[in-house]
Amino acid sequence: MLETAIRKGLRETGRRMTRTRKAVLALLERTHEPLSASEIFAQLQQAQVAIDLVTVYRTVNVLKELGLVLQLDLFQEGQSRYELKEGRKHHHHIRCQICGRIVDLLLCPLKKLTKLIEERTQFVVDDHTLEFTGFCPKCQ
Amino acid sequence: MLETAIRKGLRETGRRMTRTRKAVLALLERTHEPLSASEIFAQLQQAQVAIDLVTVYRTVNVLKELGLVLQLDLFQEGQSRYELKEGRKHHHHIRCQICGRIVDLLLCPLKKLTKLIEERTQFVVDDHTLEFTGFCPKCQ
DNA sequence: TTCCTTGCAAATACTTTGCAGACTG
DNA sequence: CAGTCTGCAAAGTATTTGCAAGGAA
Repeated sequence: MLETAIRKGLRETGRRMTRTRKAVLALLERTHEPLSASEIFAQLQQAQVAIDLVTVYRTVNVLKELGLVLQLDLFQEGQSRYELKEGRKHHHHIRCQICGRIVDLLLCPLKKLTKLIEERTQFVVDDHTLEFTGFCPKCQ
Repeated sequence: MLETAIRKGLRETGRRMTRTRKAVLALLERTHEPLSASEIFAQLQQAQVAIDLVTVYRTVNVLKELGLVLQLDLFQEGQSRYELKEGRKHHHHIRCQICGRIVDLLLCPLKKLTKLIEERTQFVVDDHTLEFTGFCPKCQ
């Protein structure tokens, strides 16, 4: 179960499992799109969970440090989104410019490209972003 | 010459060529890295050009509307960068996590991938970002 | 001389920080 | 009970907006 793995990570870094951390994790666990801090805040409020926006930010940052959550900066959105990493393969996203729906792309064509870039630029490549925007079937 | 093309675009949209627009364009023309608004502001101040940060933002937005400038949101930088589009091929970037240097990658492997994504998701793909981070030769 | 553009101040959006009281282990 | 975590207020950063004065055509 996810919570067990998390308690371990928290304990090892001198942290504690709390009501709010549980709530954020549970929300991310049952949600299938990456959520922004304000969306997490709003959804928890709807679910009658008392939590402050500041605490949401602090929580996602802790979870990111523990390697449990991924932070995404989608194309010209002006805010970050967070999704559970738990056992998921590296992947990318496409977002509809009209309705904002975000769909996972379960592919990444960049392994060969990364090697090519390292050869050409002499950089050591550490990470990459690849995000698409477009129009979803409903909004075309 | 670039300025001629720009005057045309400005005129056609009921706009005017001004001292500040010239200065921003000239700076982008002689700079080989994408610049943020505050960098444009700082460099113009150094060059004895009187300009407000607000005007920088308004100027890059106008140039973006005219299709003369590209706005980039590099990986977790928290600010936008702008570069002249003028006759340049579509390309991507890699940024050094230590010194911040940004290098152009004169390639884009995404034409085939775009088609595949359109088939799989039924989205119409409109645009994409692809940015790398890593460590440049000097900072390794 | 029209009306677009600028600078300044203020507003907005997202995120982080400081601090005292609340809670976990 | 020690030390972490939370909520509230406030600050910080990037960007946008309102408005009166200045400037281009």
